[in-house]
Amino acid sequence: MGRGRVEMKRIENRVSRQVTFSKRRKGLLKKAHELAVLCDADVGVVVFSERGKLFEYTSPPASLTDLIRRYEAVTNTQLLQDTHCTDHQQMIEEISTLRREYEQLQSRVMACPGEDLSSLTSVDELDELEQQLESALTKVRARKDELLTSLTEELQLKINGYGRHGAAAVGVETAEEIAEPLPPPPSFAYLLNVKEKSAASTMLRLWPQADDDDGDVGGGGGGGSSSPPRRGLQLW
Amino acid sequence: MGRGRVEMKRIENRVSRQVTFSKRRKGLLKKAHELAVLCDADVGVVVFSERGKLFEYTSPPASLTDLIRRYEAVTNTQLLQDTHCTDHQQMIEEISTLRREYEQLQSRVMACPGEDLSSLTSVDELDELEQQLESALTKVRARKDELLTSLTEELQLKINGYGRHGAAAVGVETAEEIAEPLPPPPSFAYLLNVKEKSAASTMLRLWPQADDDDGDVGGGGGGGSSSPPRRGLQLW
DNA sequence: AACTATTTATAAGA
DNA sequence: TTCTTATAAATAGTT
Repeated sequence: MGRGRVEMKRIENRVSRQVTFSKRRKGLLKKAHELAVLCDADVGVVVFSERGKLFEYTSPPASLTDLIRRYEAVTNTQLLQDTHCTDHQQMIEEISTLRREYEQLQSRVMACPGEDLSSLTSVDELDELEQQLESALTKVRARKDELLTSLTEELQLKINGYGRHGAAAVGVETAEEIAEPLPPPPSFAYLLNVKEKSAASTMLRLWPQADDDDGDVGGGGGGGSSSPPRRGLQLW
Repeated sequence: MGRGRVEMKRIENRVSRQVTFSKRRKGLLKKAHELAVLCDADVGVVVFSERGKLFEYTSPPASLTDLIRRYEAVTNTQLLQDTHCTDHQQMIEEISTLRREYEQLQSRVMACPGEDLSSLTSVDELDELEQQLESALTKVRARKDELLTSLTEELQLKINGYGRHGAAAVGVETAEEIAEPLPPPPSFAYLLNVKEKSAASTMLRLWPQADDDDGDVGGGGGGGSSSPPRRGLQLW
C-alpha cells in the first residue's frame, strides 16, 4: 500500500527497514485492537524489534498473562502452569474455583439445574411452553409450505422449459432430485426467543451438537452419512 | 476499507461479526507475517474468537513459547519461572484439564451457527422437525395433565383434611397458591436430541437468556416495549 | 465464496 | 521523525 508493490522479503536498507517497522508495527497493533473491538475477540500481540525492543498489545479486559494462560490451556502446552506452584493452597483453590465455575456453567447449559419436565410445577409455565411449541410448529409448517410452493413453481418452470427446448439430457432429473434442489444444509439451528415472567429471557434453540469451528463462515460441507442415525425428540 | 466507514464498536449482528472476524483475523495474521519478514522482527499473535477458538501466528524461527519467555525476560514478569514444580504435576494437570474442559463447554454454549429456517431446504428435514415439535408438544401436554391431576388430588386431600382437623392457619392457602405449590423454578431448559441424516447430531433446547441479539428477524412477537415482557417464540 | 466500491495503510518523497 | 500524497491493500456490504 504505497507507491509501488513491495517485495515480501527483508528490507535491506537499514533506514527504510526501521521506518517501515515503525509504521507497520503501529498498523499491526491498530488492526489487533480493531479486531478485538469489532468482533469481541481476545487478541494479544507481541513484537520484538531487531534490537530486541518489545512492543505489545492486549485487548482490554485481558492481560497478556491471561492470554498466555488461555493459550496454554487450549494447546495444553504447559507454559505457565507453574505460576500456581507458589503454594499448594493456591493450587487447591484454583482447582476448586475452576470446578465450581465449570459446574455453574454446566448447570446453566446442560439442563438448567438438572431440570426435567417433572420439575416444571407451574401450569402457567407449561401453558407457556405449550404455546411456544405450537408457535414453532406453525412456523415450521409455514416454511414447509413456502418451500413446497417454490419447489412446485420450479418444477412448473422446468416442465415449461422442457416443452420449449426439449432438452434431453436434463430429462434425467426426477422428482427426487427436485425435492432437494440444493445441497442439503449440513446442519441447522433455530433460535426461539422467549421471555419468562421473571424477566429472565429464555431461548429455545436447535443446534448442531459438536464442535463448530469458528473460522470461516459459509463453509457448507455436505454431510457424509454413515449409519442411519437415530432421530427423535426427547424432553427431560 | 470497505463501503462506508465502520464504527469502532462491537458489531452487533452476529453473522456480520463472525464474517468480519474471519476476514480481519486473516488480515491481522498476514500483517504480522509481513512485519516479521520485511523488518526482521519477531512477532507473535494470539487471537481467541468469541467462542474461545484459538488462532495464532509466530514468526518463523521463533515459537510462541520462545516469545513468551522473551516477553517474560524483558518485562521481568516471572511467568515461567518455576518450571520445575514437578512435585505438583498432578495438580497442574488437573488445572490444565479443567481449564480446557471449561473452554470447550463455553465455546459450545456461547454461540451457534446462526442458521435460520430459510436454510432448511429439504422438505424431509422440515417434516422431521415438525414431528419432533409435535412430539414435544405431546409430552408437555402429558406433563400438564399429570400436574393438573396431582394438583386436583392434593386439593381434594386438603379439603378432606380441613374437614377432619379444621386447621385454621392453613386456611390461608388459596387456589392461587395451590397453583404453584413449590417455589417456581427459576428457569428451565429442554434438550431435544436429534440426529440428522448427515450424522451431525443436533439439539433443540430451551435455555435461559444468553446475549445474542441480532435484531429480530422473525418479526412475529407482539412487540413488548418495557414493562410487560414480550413473550413468544420466534424462529428466524 | 466471489465481487466491487471505498476506506485504509503505507512507500516514497519532502 | 513527521507530513504529504500517490497507490497498493484490506475489507464492508452485496450477491
